[in-house]
Amino acid sequence: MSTTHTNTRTKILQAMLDLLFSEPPAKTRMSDVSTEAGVSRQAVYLHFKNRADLLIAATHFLDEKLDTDARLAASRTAQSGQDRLQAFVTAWGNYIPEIHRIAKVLISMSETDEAAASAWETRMQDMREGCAAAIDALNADGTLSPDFNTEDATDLLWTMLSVHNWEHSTGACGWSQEKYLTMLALTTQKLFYADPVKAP
Amino acid sequence: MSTTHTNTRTKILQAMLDLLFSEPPAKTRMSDVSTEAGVSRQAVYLHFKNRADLLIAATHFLDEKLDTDARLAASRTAQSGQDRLQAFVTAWGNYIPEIHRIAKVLISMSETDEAAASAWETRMQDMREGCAAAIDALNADGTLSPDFNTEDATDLLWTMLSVHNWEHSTGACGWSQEKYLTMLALTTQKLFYADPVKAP
DNA sequence: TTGTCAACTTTACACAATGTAAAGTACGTG
DNA sequence: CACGTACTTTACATTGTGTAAAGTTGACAA
Repeated sequence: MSTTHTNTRTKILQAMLDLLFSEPPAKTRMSDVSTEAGVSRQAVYLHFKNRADLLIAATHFLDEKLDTDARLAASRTAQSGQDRLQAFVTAWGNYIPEIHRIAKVLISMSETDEAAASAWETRMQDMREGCAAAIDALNADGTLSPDFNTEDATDLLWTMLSVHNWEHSTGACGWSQEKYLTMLALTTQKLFYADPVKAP
Repeated sequence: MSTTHTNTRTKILQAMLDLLFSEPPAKTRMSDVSTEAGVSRQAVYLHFKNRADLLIAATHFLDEKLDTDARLAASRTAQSGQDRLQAFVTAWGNYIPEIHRIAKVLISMSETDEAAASAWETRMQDMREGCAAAIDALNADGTLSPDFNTEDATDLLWTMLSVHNWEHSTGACGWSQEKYLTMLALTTQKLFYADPVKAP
């Protein structure tokens, strides 16, 4: 009964993630997913309205597995505004590679599917909250650069931390994940700190 | 003969651009383009191998109309490295909104089409050349921040000037084109100048 | 034991968009 | 007038999404 129902649904979601994160990247057509899950293609439509619906569900499914909220919340415990900004930047920067593949498909699907667009938009707004909190903490400490007000600084940080920028940095620029994080730390300091730290 | 041939080809390319840049955004299926051009759908396939081929041709067609090379070359005449960087950033920043729509489709198509990916990749590499030239000019003046070597600074500037970042800034952040340019000028100064200028 | 229900399978089809194929038309030029 | 080029028209193959409906299976209840 309900257990079986849930199992099949989970099997499909897991199959979607397996395909999305497989190396080399695999196609994720409805038939690919159903085959991977060991069910019929039609069974997928019993659980998910359409491809966008399945993808959005897979996104939430991955969130649970990664315990997304907890990871990002950790940055809120930092003492100083500067520590908090760096903790947030590092947490998010390390989170991106884990969601990158599914984010890419969701973004791509957003061009044609309203629900997918809305799902991604929500995530981005949540993410902006995190940026705002970090910038506000900096501002509260009086360590935010006078060159920016909090709104502009938030938007700028938000832009810098985009999935596309991670992709460009680690892809086109050929930076390692470590280098990406180092550069992110350096640039956020130079941009947002009232008194930027010099690189060693 | 050849004149007619060229005219039809041009009509198709112009139709593609008209649709791409129309407000509100229109679909650009092969049939939409042919209808807009006033020719049969099959006529399009007489001139272009496939959709990707048409789109790449439309990109070059737009380049000619915008006199792309000349516009970006202008930044090379600046005297100081700082002026040169700002001239380049402004030129490119003003160029993006004019190519944005077609760039977006080309990027999207790059996911599935090898030729489209290659065409976009070439453009991006050309663009990186411009970034490198600007950073090199700064470095030659001794005004490049010691926090970066020229390679890293080039990659960072390259990332900052991406089409995606323009899109995010003017879209999600809701910045005007003027504000986008202002913030770009400010951030590039703060990041790359050995002795950053303070904002007014 | 039989009946019923839900979950799943199987088969079939509609639809949209790309791309191929080939016969037909029309017009300018030798 | 004959010919070739450019274009049109019609038709069809292909791929992937999504809908529809009949058939199967197995657990559970009366």
